[in-house]
Amino acid sequence: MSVRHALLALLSDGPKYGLQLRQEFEAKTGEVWPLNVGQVYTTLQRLERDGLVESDDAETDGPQKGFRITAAGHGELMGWLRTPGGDDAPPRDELVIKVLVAMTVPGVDVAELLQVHRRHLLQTMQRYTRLKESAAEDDLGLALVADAEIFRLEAVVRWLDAADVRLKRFPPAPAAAPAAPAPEAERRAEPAARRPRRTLGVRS
Amino acid sequence: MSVRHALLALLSDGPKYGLQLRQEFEAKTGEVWPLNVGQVYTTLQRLERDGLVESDDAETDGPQKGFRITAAGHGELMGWLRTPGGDDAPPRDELVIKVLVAMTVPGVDVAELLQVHRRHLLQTMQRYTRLKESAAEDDLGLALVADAEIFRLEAVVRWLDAADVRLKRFPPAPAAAPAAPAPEAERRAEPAARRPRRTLGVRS
DNA sequence: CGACACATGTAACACGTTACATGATTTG
DNA sequence: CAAATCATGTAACGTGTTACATGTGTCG
Repeated sequence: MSVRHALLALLSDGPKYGLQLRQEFEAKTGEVWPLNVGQVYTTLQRLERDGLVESDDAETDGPQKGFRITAAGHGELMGWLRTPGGDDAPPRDELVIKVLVAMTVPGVDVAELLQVHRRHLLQTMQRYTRLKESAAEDDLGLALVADAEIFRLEAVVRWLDAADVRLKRFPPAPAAAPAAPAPEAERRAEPAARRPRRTLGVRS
Repeated sequence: MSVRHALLALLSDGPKYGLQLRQEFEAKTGEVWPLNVGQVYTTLQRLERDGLVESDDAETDGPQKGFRITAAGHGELMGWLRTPGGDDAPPRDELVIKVLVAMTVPGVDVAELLQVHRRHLLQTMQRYTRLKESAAEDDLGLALVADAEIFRLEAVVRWLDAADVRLKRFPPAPAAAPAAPAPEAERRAEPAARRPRRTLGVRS
């Protein structure tokens, strides 16, 4: 739900048309978080449908279609800016999921997986660091976005290291035991195959 | 693309059915990253269509529909685990977007916005810290997921503080100048209204 | 004119969420 | 039997991406 409100915010500065909105959005986040044009138009359609913006059929003489924010749109925007949202169900982090499930996949060296991804994260951080350094001194937006990505990646690296420590202290059930027929695997497959109509356990 | 591969990983351990997959996924990430059931079924349909899993019509006597990973599925899974993906276009952070656009919205006290959100982030971090402390000593998954969220939120707080410093050093164009007619605003509105058919600038 | 960039729009798809519908099985 | 739970599935919608189609304006 961030593009929707970002467009409202850009429109609160005066009427704009589609491509102009993308251009101004990317002027702030550009090389880091590009915005595809199609989404701008579909989002504008939904905004207009919801009465948060209006299309200025006049006011432009070219093929452009200007949009103006409405009072309702302004209210919605202010509410969004004021409200710290998104507590419940934060976005799933793909790398965390990967490590979690990798622990139970036979034949995967989790420690190596951690190191491979760690190296890659450091490389990406360097990319953003260079980007930030090469940016103009007065480009507030780019510096902020680059910082956001750098801080985020830094946190992921720290998480990887913490996970590494945890995994060394609690070595998860050794996945592949080539000679012995791994009793874990059998026990895991059982509930579905052997007792299919028993309950799975109460949820929440 | 994380649920898709997570299901593959869970299936690499033996045949499973829909609800069981959700249950095992949530056993690792549960209270932090819940997984809705509908998505499990639709994802399984896509996986089967793509030949990464097969449905065991036999092997269960109840209403359950077992799924088994295929060789192609195993290959896909291993590739996913090995490859550090997701460089280009990292997920947009809603709070960062909010701060970026808030800087140009008239009548918004950005410093206050930062503080309100900072307080809220700290509260959420405390929630996860308590969750982690209350977790069983042996629950690796929950500890890892809680850490992931805590580290991420910590990074966001640090970013907020850095943004605060930056904004104090470079006070962005004072949005609302009631008396003077703010030349910036006019210049911004111009390209659309006054020179509609000129180019917007070359992209990449 | 023809090539090119601007500008809008749509189609198709993946992913995610909420909600509802439908059986089957267990249990009071 | 009736209610509750397990289990599967579908519908509708929002969001995001890629790709294509269609005009329109400028410029060599």
